[in-house]
Amino acid sequence: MIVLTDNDINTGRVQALLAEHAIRPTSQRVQIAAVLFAQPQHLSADLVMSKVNRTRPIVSKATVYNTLNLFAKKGLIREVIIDSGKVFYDSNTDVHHHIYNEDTGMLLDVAADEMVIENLPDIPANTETTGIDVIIRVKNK
Amino acid sequence: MIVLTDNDINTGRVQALLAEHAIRPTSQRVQIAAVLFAQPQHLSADLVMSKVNRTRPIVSKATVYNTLNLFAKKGLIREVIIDSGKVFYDSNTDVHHHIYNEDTGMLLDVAADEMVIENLPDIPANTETTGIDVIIRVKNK
DNA sequence: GTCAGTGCAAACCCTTTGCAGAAAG
DNA sequence: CTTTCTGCAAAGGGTTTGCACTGAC
Repeated sequence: MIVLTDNDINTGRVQALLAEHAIRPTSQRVQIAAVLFAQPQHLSADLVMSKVNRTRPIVSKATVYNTLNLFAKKGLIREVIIDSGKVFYDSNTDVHHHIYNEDTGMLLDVAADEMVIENLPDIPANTETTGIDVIIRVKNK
Repeated sequence: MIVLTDNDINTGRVQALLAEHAIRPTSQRVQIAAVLFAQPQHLSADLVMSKVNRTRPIVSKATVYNTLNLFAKKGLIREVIIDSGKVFYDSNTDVHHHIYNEDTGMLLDVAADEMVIENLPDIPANTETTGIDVIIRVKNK
Protein backbone atom coordinates (compact mmCIF):
# COMPACT_ATOMS: atom_id res chain seq x y z
CA MET A 1 0.00 0.00 0.00
CA ILE A 2 1.36 3.37 -1.00
CA VAL A 3 1.25 6.36 1.34
CA LEU A 4 3.05 9.59 0.59
CA THR A 5 3.40 12.89 2.36
CA ASP A 6 3.50 16.37 0.91
CA ASN A 7 7.21 16.37 1.39
CA ASP A 8 7.55 13.46 -1.00
CA ILE A 9 6.80 15.86 -3.80
CA ASN A 10 9.99 17.75 -3.02
CA THR A 11 12.11 14.66 -2.62
CA GLY A 12 10.94 13.35 -5.97
CA ARG A 13 9.29 10.24 -4.50
CA VAL A 14 5.99 11.05 -6.15
CA GLN A 15 7.71 11.55 -9.48
CA ALA A 16 9.55 8.27 -9.05
CA LEU A 17 6.31 6.46 -8.27
CA LEU A 18 4.76 7.69 -11.49
CA ALA A 19 7.86 6.85 -13.48
CA GLU A 20 7.81 3.30 -12.09
CA HIS A 21 4.38 2.93 -13.61
CA ALA A 22 5.46 4.38 -16.96
CA ILE A 23 3.57 7.61 -16.36
CA ARG A 24 5.25 10.82 -17.37
CA PRO A 25 5.36 12.97 -14.22
CA THR A 26 3.85 16.25 -15.30
CA SER A 27 3.23 18.72 -12.51
CA GLN A 28 -0.55 18.17 -12.56
CA ARG A 29 -0.14 14.42 -12.30
CA VAL A 30 2.28 14.80 -9.43
CA GLN A 31 -0.18 17.00 -7.56
CA ILE A 32 -3.03 14.58 -8.16
CA ALA A 33 -0.93 11.63 -7.06
CA ALA A 34 0.08 13.48 -3.90
CA VAL A 35 -3.59 13.98 -3.03
CA LEU A 36 -4.55 10.39 -3.78
CA PHE A 37 -1.72 8.84 -1.81
CA ALA A 38 -1.83 11.17 1.17
CA GLN A 39 -3.66 8.27 2.83
CA PRO A 40 -5.59 5.18 1.78
CA GLN A 41 -8.92 6.64 0.72
CA HIS A 42 -11.83 6.62 -1.69
CA LEU A 43 -12.27 9.82 -3.65
CA SER A 44 -14.57 10.88 -6.44
CA ALA A 45 -13.15 12.83 -9.37
CA ASP A 46 -14.87 15.88 -8.01
CA LEU A 47 -13.25 15.61 -4.63
CA VAL A 48 -9.84 15.02 -6.13
CA MET A 49 -10.22 18.20 -8.11
CA SER A 50 -11.29 20.31 -5.18
CA LYS A 51 -8.52 18.93 -2.98
CA VAL A 52 -5.86 19.63 -5.58
CA ASN A 53 -7.21 23.10 -6.27
CA ARG A 54 -7.74 23.92 -2.60
CA THR A 55 -5.53 26.99 -2.55
CA ARG A 56 -5.32 27.91 -6.20
CA PRO A 57 -6.31 26.47 -9.60
CA ILE A 58 -3.82 23.80 -10.56
CA VAL A 59 -5.77 21.33 -12.67
CA SER A 60 -8.79 21.44 -14.93
CA LYS A 61 -11.64 18.98 -14.81
CA ALA A 62 -10.56 17.35 -18.05
CA THR A 63 -7.11 16.71 -16.68
CA VAL A 64 -8.47 15.24 -13.47
CA TYR A 65 -10.52 12.74 -15.43
CA ASN A 66 -7.75 12.00 -17.89
CA THR A 67 -5.30 11.48 -15.07
CA LEU A 68 -7.55 9.28 -12.94
CA ASN A 69 -8.32 7.10 -15.94
CA LEU A 70 -4.65 6.88 -16.75
CA PHE A 71 -3.69 5.98 -13.18
CA ALA A 72 -6.39 3.33 -13.09
CA LYS A 73 -5.25 1.84 -16.39
CA LYS A 74 -1.68 1.73 -15.16
CA GLY A 75 -2.73 0.01 -11.95
CA LEU A 76 -1.77 2.83 -9.63
CA ILE A 77 -5.30 3.19 -8.29
CA ARG A 78 -8.47 1.11 -8.43
CA GLU A 79 -11.89 2.13 -9.67
CA VAL A 80 -14.70 1.22 -7.33
CA ILE A 81 -18.13 1.12 -8.88
CA ILE A 82 -20.78 1.41 -6.26
CA ASP A 83 -23.40 3.53 -7.72
CA SER A 84 -24.48 4.11 -11.23
CA GLY A 85 -23.30 7.53 -12.20
CA LYS A 86 -20.37 7.83 -9.87
CA VAL A 87 -16.96 6.28 -9.68
CA PHE A 88 -14.74 6.23 -6.63
CA TYR A 89 -11.00 5.93 -6.95
CA ASP A 90 -9.33 3.84 -4.30
CA SER A 91 -5.69 4.65 -3.58
CA ASN A 92 -5.25 1.20 -2.06
CA THR A 93 -4.78 -1.38 -4.79
CA ASP A 94 -4.14 -4.29 -2.44
CA VAL A 95 -6.84 -6.92 -2.86
CA HIS A 96 -9.70 -6.01 -0.57
CA HIS A 97 -13.45 -5.54 -0.50
CA HIS A 98 -15.92 -2.87 0.49
CA ILE A 99 -18.84 -2.07 2.74
CA TYR A 100 -21.05 0.66 1.36
CA ASN A 101 -23.59 2.54 3.44
CA GLU A 102 -26.42 3.47 1.11
CA ASP A 103 -27.73 6.13 3.47
CA THR A 104 -24.51 7.98 4.17
CA GLY A 105 -22.47 7.12 1.07
CA MET A 106 -19.65 5.99 3.35
CA LEU A 107 -17.30 3.40 1.91
CA LEU A 108 -15.25 1.15 4.18
CA ASP A 109 -12.52 -1.33 3.39
CA VAL A 110 -12.65 -5.00 4.26
CA ALA A 111 -9.27 -6.70 4.25
CA ALA A 112 -9.19 -9.64 1.87
CA ASP A 113 -8.16 -12.04 4.61
CA GLU A 114 -11.14 -11.16 6.78
CA MET A 115 -13.43 -12.88 4.32
CA VAL A 116 -13.36 -16.26 2.68
CA ILE A 117 -14.33 -16.46 -0.95
CA GLU A 118 -13.88 -19.91 -2.40
CA ASN A 119 -15.06 -22.15 -5.18
CA LEU A 120 -14.93 -19.43 -7.74
CA PRO A 121 -16.97 -20.50 -10.74
CA ASP A 122 -15.42 -21.44 -14.05
CA ILE A 123 -15.25 -18.44 -16.26
CA PRO A 124 -16.12 -18.59 -19.95
CA ALA A 125 -13.60 -20.08 -22.36
CA ASN A 126 -10.97 -17.68 -23.69
CA THR A 127 -11.48 -15.16 -20.96
CA GLU A 128 -9.35 -14.25 -17.97
CA THR A 129 -10.28 -12.69 -14.67
CA THR A 130 -9.35 -9.05 -14.23
CA GLY A 131 -10.76 -8.59 -10.77
CA ILE A 132 -13.36 -9.59 -8.24
CA ASP A 133 -15.48 -6.91 -6.65
CA VAL A 134 -17.35 -7.63 -3.47
CA ILE A 135 -19.60 -4.94 -2.09
CA ILE A 136 -21.57 -5.43 1.09
CA ARG A 137 -24.40 -2.93 1.00
CA VAL A 138 -25.78 -1.74 4.31
CA LYS A 139 -28.28 0.86 5.42
CA ASN A 140 -28.94 2.57 8.70
CA LYS A 141 -31.25 0.75 11.09
CA MET B 1 -37.62 -17.31 -9.62
CA ILE B 2 -40.46 -15.79 -11.57
CA VAL B 3 -41.05 -16.59 -15.23
CA LEU B 4 -44.17 -15.50 -17.05
CA THR B 5 -45.42 -15.92 -20.59
CA ASP B 6 -47.30 -13.48 -22.76
CA ASN B 7 -50.43 -15.41 -22.02
CA ASP B 8 -50.11 -14.60 -18.34
CA ILE B 9 -51.14 -11.07 -19.16
CA ASN B 10 -54.53 -12.32 -20.28
CA THR B 11 -55.00 -14.65 -17.35
CA GLY B 12 -54.24 -11.87 -14.91
CA ARG B 13 -51.15 -13.55 -13.47
CA VAL B 14 -48.99 -10.53 -14.18
CA GLN B 15 -51.51 -8.26 -12.51
CA ALA B 16 -51.63 -10.58 -9.52
CA LEU B 17 -47.85 -10.58 -9.25
CA LEU B 18 -47.80 -6.80 -9.07
CA ALA B 19 -50.64 -6.71 -6.60
CA GLU B 20 -48.75 -9.16 -4.34
CA HIS B 21 -45.97 -6.61 -4.17
CA ALA B 22 -48.34 -3.72 -3.46
CA ILE B 23 -47.93 -2.27 -6.92
CA ARG B 24 -50.98 -0.95 -8.65
CA PRO B 25 -51.21 -2.80 -11.97
CA THR B 26 -51.50 -0.11 -14.57
CA SER B 27 -51.34 -1.27 -18.15
CA GLN B 28 -47.82 0.12 -18.65
CA ARG B 29 -46.54 -1.64 -15.55
CA VAL B 30 -48.10 -4.89 -16.65
CA GLN B 31 -46.43 -4.64 -20.06
CA ILE B 32 -43.06 -3.86 -18.49
CA ALA B 33 -43.39 -6.73 -16.03
CA ALA B 34 -44.30 -9.09 -18.86
CA VAL B 35 -41.08 -8.15 -20.67
CA LEU B 36 -38.92 -8.45 -17.58
CA PHE B 37 -40.26 -11.82 -16.51
CA ALA B 38 -40.42 -13.41 -19.94
CA GLN B 39 -37.20 -15.11 -18.84
CA PRO B 40 -34.47 -14.59 -16.26
CA GLN B 41 -32.43 -11.82 -17.82
CA HIS B 42 -30.47 -8.62 -17.38
CA LEU B 43 -31.91 -5.64 -19.20
CA SER B 44 -31.02 -1.96 -19.30
CA ALA B 45 -33.78 0.63 -19.08
CA ASP B 46 -33.24 1.33 -22.74
CA LEU B 47 -33.72 -2.26 -23.75
CA VAL B 48 -36.83 -2.63 -21.64
CA MET B 49 -38.30 0.36 -23.40
CA SER B 50 -37.55 -0.87 -26.88
CA LYS B 51 -38.86 -4.34 -26.09
CA VAL B 52 -42.12 -3.00 -24.69
CA ASN B 53 -42.57 -0.60 -27.58
CA ARG B 54 -41.57 -3.15 -30.22
CA THR B 55 -44.77 -2.96 -32.21
CA ARG B 56 -46.21 0.37 -31.13
CA PRO B 57 -45.58 3.08 -28.51
CA ILE B 58 -46.85 1.88 -25.15
CA VAL B 59 -44.60 3.53 -22.57
CA SER B 60 -42.56 6.69 -22.36
CA LYS B 61 -39.00 6.83 -21.13
CA ALA B 62 -40.04 8.50 -17.87
CA THR B 63 -42.47 5.71 -17.11
CA VAL B 64 -39.89 3.03 -17.84
CA TYR B 65 -37.50 4.60 -15.33
CA ASN B 66 -40.22 5.25 -12.77
CA THR B 67 -41.44 1.70 -13.09
CA LEU B 68 -38.05 0.02 -12.92
CA ASN B 69 -37.16 2.04 -9.84
CA LEU B 70 -40.48 1.14 -8.29
CA PHE B 71 -40.09 -2.57 -9.05
CA ALA B 72 -36.58 -2.51 -7.60
CA LYS B 73 -37.74 -0.77 -4.44
CA LYS B 74 -40.54 -3.30 -4.02
CA GLY B 75 -38.12 -6.18 -4.46
CA LEU B 76 -39.58 -7.46 -7.67
CA ILE B 77 -36.31 -7.02 -9.56
CA ARG B 78 -32.72 -6.38 -8.59
CA GLU B 79 -30.46 -3.56 -9.73
CA VAL B 80 -27.07 -4.71 -10.87
CA ILE B 81 -24.41 -2.03 -10.95
CA ILE B 82 -21.57 -3.03 -13.14
CA ASP B 83 -20.51 0.05 -14.85
CA SER B 84 -20.68 3.65 -13.92
CA GLY B 85 -23.40 5.19 -15.99
CA LYS B 86 -25.51 2.16 -16.61
CA VAL B 87 -27.78 0.02 -14.50
CA PHE B 88 -28.96 -3.46 -15.38
CA TYR B 89 -32.17 -4.82 -13.99
CA ASP B 90 -32.11 -8.48 -13.13
CA SER B 91 -35.44 -10.26 -13.21
CA ASN B 92 -34.01 -12.96 -10.99
CA THR B 93 -33.99 -11.84 -7.36
CA ASP B 94 -32.76 -15.14 -5.95
CA VAL B 95 -29.39 -14.65 -4.27
CA HIS B 96 -26.73 -15.07 -6.92
CA HIS B 97 -23.63 -13.40 -8.32
CA HIS B 98 -22.35 -12.23 -11.65
CA ILE B 99 -19.57 -12.62 -14.17
CA TYR B 100 -19.12 -9.57 -16.33
CA ASN B 101 -17.17 -9.57 -19.57
CA GLU B 102 -15.68 -6.11 -19.93
CA ASP B 103 -15.04 -6.59 -23.63
CA THR B 104 -18.45 -7.83 -24.69
CA GLY B 105 -20.64 -6.39 -21.95
CA MET B 106 -22.07 -9.86 -21.38
CA LEU B 107 -23.40 -10.56 -17.92
CA LEU B 108 -23.69 -14.13 -16.63
CA ASP B 109 -25.24 -15.49 -13.48
CA VAL B 110 -23.37 -17.51 -10.89
CA ALA B 111 -25.62 -19.52 -8.61
CA ALA B 112 -25.06 -18.64 -4.97
CA ASP B 113 -24.29 -22.24 -4.07
CA GLU B 114 -21.51 -22.50 -6.63
CA MET B 115 -19.41 -20.13 -4.56
CA VAL B 116 -18.49 -20.02 -0.91
CA ILE B 117 -18.49 -16.66 0.80
CA GLU B 118 -17.82 -16.89 4.50
CA ASN B 119 -16.56 -14.88 7.42
CA LEU B 120 -18.45 -11.82 6.44
CA PRO B 121 -17.00 -8.87 8.30
CA ASP B 122 -18.80 -7.10 11.10
CA ILE B 123 -20.75 -4.23 9.72
CA PRO B 124 -20.88 -0.85 11.44
CA ALA B 125 -23.09 -0.43 14.49
CA ASN B 126 -26.71 0.46 13.79
CA THR B 127 -26.61 -0.69 10.21
CA GLU B 128 -28.07 -3.74 8.53
CA THR B 129 -27.06 -5.54 5.38
CA THR B 130 -29.26 -4.96 2.36
CA GLY B 131 -27.33 -7.09 -0.07
CA ILE B 132 -24.00 -8.49 -1.13
CA ASP B 133 -22.85 -7.95 -4.67
CA VAL B 134 -20.11 -10.08 -6.11
CA ILE B 135 -18.92 -9.32 -9.60
CA ILE B 136 -16.20 -11.33 -11.26
CA ARG B 137 -14.79 -9.18 -14.03
CA VAL B 138 -13.25 -10.95 -16.99
CA LYS B 139 -11.87 -9.89 -20.34
CA ASN B 140 -11.19 -11.76 -23.56
CA LYS B 141 -7.81 -13.46 -23.82
C1' DG C 1 -64.20 12.69 -7.47
C1' DT C 2 -59.71 11.95 -5.74
C1' DC C 3 -55.23 10.51 -5.87
C1' DA C 4 -51.73 8.09 -8.23
C1' DG C 5 -49.58 7.33 -12.70
C1' DT C 6 -48.14 8.88 -17.29
C1' DG C 7 -45.89 11.53 -21.01
C1' DC C 8 -43.19 15.06 -22.72
C1' DA C 9 -39.42 17.95 -22.77
C1' DA C 10 -36.24 20.12 -20.24
C1' DA C 11 -32.99 19.74 -16.63
C1' DC C 12 -29.29 17.21 -14.39
C1' DC C 13 -25.00 15.02 -13.23
C1' DC C 14 -20.95 12.97 -14.26
C1' DT C 15 -17.85 12.00 -17.82
C1' DT C 16 -15.73 12.40 -22.38
C1' DT C 17 -14.22 14.87 -26.48
C1' DG C 18 -12.25 18.31 -29.95
C1' DC C 19 -9.07 21.36 -30.54
C1' DA C 20 -5.66 25.05 -29.81
C1' DG C 21 -1.99 26.31 -26.90
C1' DA C 22 1.71 24.70 -23.49
C1' DA C 23 5.10 21.72 -21.75
C1' DA C 24 8.08 17.62 -21.48
C1' DG C 25 12.08 15.04 -23.20
C1' DC D 1 11.67 19.82 -32.46
C1' DT D 2 8.29 16.34 -31.76
C1' DT D 3 5.13 14.28 -29.12
C1' DT D 4 2.32 14.23 -25.30
C1' DC D 5 -0.42 16.83 -22.04
C1' DT D 6 -3.46 20.49 -20.59
C1' DG D 7 -7.46 23.54 -20.44
C1' DC D 8 -11.66 25.18 -21.96
C1' DA D 9 -16.10 24.74 -23.38
C1' DA D 10 -19.17 22.06 -25.64
C1' DA D 11 -21.18 17.56 -26.39
C1' DG D 12 -22.60 13.16 -24.67
C1' DG D 13 -25.31 9.44 -22.31
C1' DG D 14 -28.09 7.80 -18.87
C1' DT D 15 -31.37 9.23 -15.46
C1' DT D 16 -34.54 12.38 -13.02
C1' DT D 17 -37.85 16.10 -12.64
C1' DG D 18 -41.80 19.57 -13.24
C1' DC D 19 -46.07 19.89 -14.63
C1' DA D 20 -50.39 19.21 -17.09
C1' DC D 21 -53.14 15.37 -18.62
C1' DT D 22 -55.01 10.69 -18.01
C1' DG D 23 -56.57 6.75 -15.82
C1' DA D 24 -57.43 3.71 -11.70
C1' DC D 25 -60.48 2.78 -7.97
